[in-house]
Amino acid sequence: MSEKGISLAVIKRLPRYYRYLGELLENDVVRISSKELSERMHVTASQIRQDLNNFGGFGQQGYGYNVEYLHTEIGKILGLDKKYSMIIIGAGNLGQALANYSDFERKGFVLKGIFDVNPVLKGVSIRDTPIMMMDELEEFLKKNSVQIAALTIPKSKAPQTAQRLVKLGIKAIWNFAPTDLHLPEGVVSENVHLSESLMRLSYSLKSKEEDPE
Amino acid sequence: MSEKGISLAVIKRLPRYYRYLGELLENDVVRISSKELSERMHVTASQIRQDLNNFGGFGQQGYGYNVEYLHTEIGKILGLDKKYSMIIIGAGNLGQALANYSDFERKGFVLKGIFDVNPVLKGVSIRDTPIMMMDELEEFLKKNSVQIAALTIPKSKAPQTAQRLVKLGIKAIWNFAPTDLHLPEGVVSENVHLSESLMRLSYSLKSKEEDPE
DNA sequence: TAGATTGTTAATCGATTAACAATC
DNA sequence: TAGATTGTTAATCGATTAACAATC
Repeated sequence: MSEKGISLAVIKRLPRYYRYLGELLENDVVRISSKELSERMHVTASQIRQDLNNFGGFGQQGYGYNVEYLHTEIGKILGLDKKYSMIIIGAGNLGQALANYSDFERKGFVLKGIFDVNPVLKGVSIRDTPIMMMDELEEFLKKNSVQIAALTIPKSKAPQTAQRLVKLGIKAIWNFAPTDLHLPEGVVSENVHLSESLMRLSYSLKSKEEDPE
Repeated sequence: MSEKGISLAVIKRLPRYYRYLGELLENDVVRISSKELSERMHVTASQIRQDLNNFGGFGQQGYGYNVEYLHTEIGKILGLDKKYSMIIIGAGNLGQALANYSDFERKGFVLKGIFDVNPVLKGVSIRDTPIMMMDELEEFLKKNSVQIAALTIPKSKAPQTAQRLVKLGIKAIWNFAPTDLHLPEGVVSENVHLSESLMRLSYSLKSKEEDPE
């Protein structure tokens, strides 16, 4: 299943499809048509069919889509059928918040360790995952195969820490620091820039105030 | 300054421009051309000029853009010249993380209160902002003018809480619950769906593994 | 079979890039 | 003035929507 040249716009929508299908599944909905799903999600049915057909024909004419099957298949496309190991760098509030999301584990992201520089946190555990000191990182990653690192540290330390992680074999960085990381080929990243998100909210709010339609 | 019909794609890029210009400003860079900025940001110069000209001509032929001026102007477009009051609903790790970001205050988002249902947190303060109980919400919002609410509560309680907030006059919801809120006209929202972000990272990682180019 | 709905091609729409005249 | 770089129009590219034949 090698899907090449899928547009970023499509990829960005997949997790949302996955979420809606998961909810349908919880509500014991067995089948759904692109039309019905499009109404729930406020997108066009055409877009749903077009998006899905990038990856294969998951539906059946005259019937629609089997919810459970489609959910599983989108999961596979997103790599949720695999288990990935993850560490969190930075055990502040945000790092601890991530560590407490048991939902990630259910999607195949297994938390292996949390690292921080603050000696007060040494030995503390969050949901059975121990907080270690940053100087233990090299040893830990030599002993444990880890693919993903969540970076929840200050901006000033982010680039050098990212480099250090890449050197130790980390292949994916989930970056919460408000900066763009410059990573070598073969290492992927995804940014969560909260302050940019808040600014977009601010823009929308300001626009509504000025021109409430 | 009523900018109508600006495309969402442009809006999404504005905070990133703002961030880069802020960094240039910190480094005492006085002027920058679209070409130079485009190289730093890995976008086309054409796109930068096109984006900015949606809002007005901020540059000068033969010179480029004055960094400080452009930074200020984009700030105004995003509404960062105004002060907005914010509350946080949900004082878990994520809510506390947001409460600790002093950076938001500097952008004009003033934290007025934090609310939770857990009585253990009653009276606790985070950076001088008190945690109150959810049943105090009505009274608090009658006494205080608040525009923005950050929702860091479980998905199951998000829709009803959003409705409650809207009824109390909240105009913007920064939603961290993994669900889409259905809000009335005039109320805006911005989603931060961490698990969707992680799934996109997973997709990229999986793709790289299968086809490392 | 008839009805429904997909998969897919073609048409439209919008966003990005290129080009260049205007002008500092 | 000459050089640089914007603001803006025109060209290209890509993404979305519409339409419909295929088929369950």
